[in-house]
Amino acid sequence: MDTLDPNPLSPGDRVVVAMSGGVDSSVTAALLAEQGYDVVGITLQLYDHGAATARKGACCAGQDIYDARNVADSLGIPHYVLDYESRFSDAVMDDFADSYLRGETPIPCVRCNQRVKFRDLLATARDLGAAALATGHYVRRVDGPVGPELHRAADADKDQSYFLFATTADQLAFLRFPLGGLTKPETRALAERFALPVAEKPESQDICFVPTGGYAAVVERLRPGAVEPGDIVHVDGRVLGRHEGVIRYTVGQRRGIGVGGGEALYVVRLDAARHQVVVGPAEALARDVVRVREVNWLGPEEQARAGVAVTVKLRSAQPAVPGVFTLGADGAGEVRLASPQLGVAPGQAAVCYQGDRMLGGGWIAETASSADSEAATAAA
RNA sequence: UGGGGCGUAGCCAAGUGGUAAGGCAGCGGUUUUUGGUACCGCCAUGCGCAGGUUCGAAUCCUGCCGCCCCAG
Repeated sequence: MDTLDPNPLSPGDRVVVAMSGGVDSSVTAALLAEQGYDVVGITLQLYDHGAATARKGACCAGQDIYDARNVADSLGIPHYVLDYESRFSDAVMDDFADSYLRGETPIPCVRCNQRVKFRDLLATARDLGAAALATGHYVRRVDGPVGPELHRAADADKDQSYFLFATTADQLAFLRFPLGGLTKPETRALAERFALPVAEKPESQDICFVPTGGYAAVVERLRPGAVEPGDIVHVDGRVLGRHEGVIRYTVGQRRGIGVGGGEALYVVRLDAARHQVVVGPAEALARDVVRVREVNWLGPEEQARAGVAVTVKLRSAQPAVPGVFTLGADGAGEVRLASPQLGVAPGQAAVCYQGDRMLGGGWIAETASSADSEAATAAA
């Protein structure tokens, strides 16, 4: 098969595997070792190894580091633990806290991939003389006419391409995702076959550095005194109640508003400056214009500048919906959705696809409704 | 203290003799490498209080309490 892969691998090449201590990255390492690569396992220590150590379903601290070490030992590969606490704190946790304080809803997992795993860890892998960095993400790296493309995983239920939207072409060239063609049950079966000590380990979920009990406490710890209570205000202007901080809410949220009696209310907007949580009926959430920033685009740039028909994922666990993406200046972009969507939250990602190919995306900066702007124009 | 109306879960509310709908809120769960959504489950031995009638009362009767409205 003719490939324009700028970075083809040959057996014997050194490959660094980012090992979190979970099943997926463990199987990744096992597969590559079996295929004859010179596998080096690296586990990042990302946050405190005290309180969170025993927590199930976390990664990158405490028990998970030992798990990764055990897997590496069982595979007979070298394994290093790198202390990335400081850069993780700066690049992910600070961003997480500040984003919430701005009234946004961050995705720390994307920041971690973007700013830690695919930047610092990738650089470290290069320093170690590796030909590639492999992770256990469920995405496919597919050779295209002008280089590697990022595609959705074969297992649609496990697809993680949304979380990798910020992966650059350079990074992608160096990356490998051996699990992209597998289903989760197949991965589990491989873990059994390799007799990995983590074969029965449960899925990780939630934010890794947030202990059971809630992310709000983490924000308050990181930014003492910054969280202020305020009013819960209806879009029609009525003040309905009080809240303990905008950081506890996200656009589209229904539960936890604590205001009953009438119709179901959702968080429509967060006004960080006024410390207001603005709520309204589901209809008030409809948005068909999504403006993004910090766009990463892997597809043809000219096409994006002209406006390209895509499907867009506005949340990780919801299907992509049709729209047109237009790349603007300074990393800005705009998505025009074919039909309005509910609960599009600033701080989340808008990720564009054509079929299974992930073309790129950006961070949602603001949203609008074309119906409203037309009404405003008409009124003006 | 003349007339009228109303009092059912935290809120709204159906139910006018047959053994307490529904919605909102809340709680729990499922789903999910973010947050949220969605979905599922739970949520009044009791209908302002006290008596009475009846086989049976939130529903009928009496009294009391509390609100509201009109008129004074």
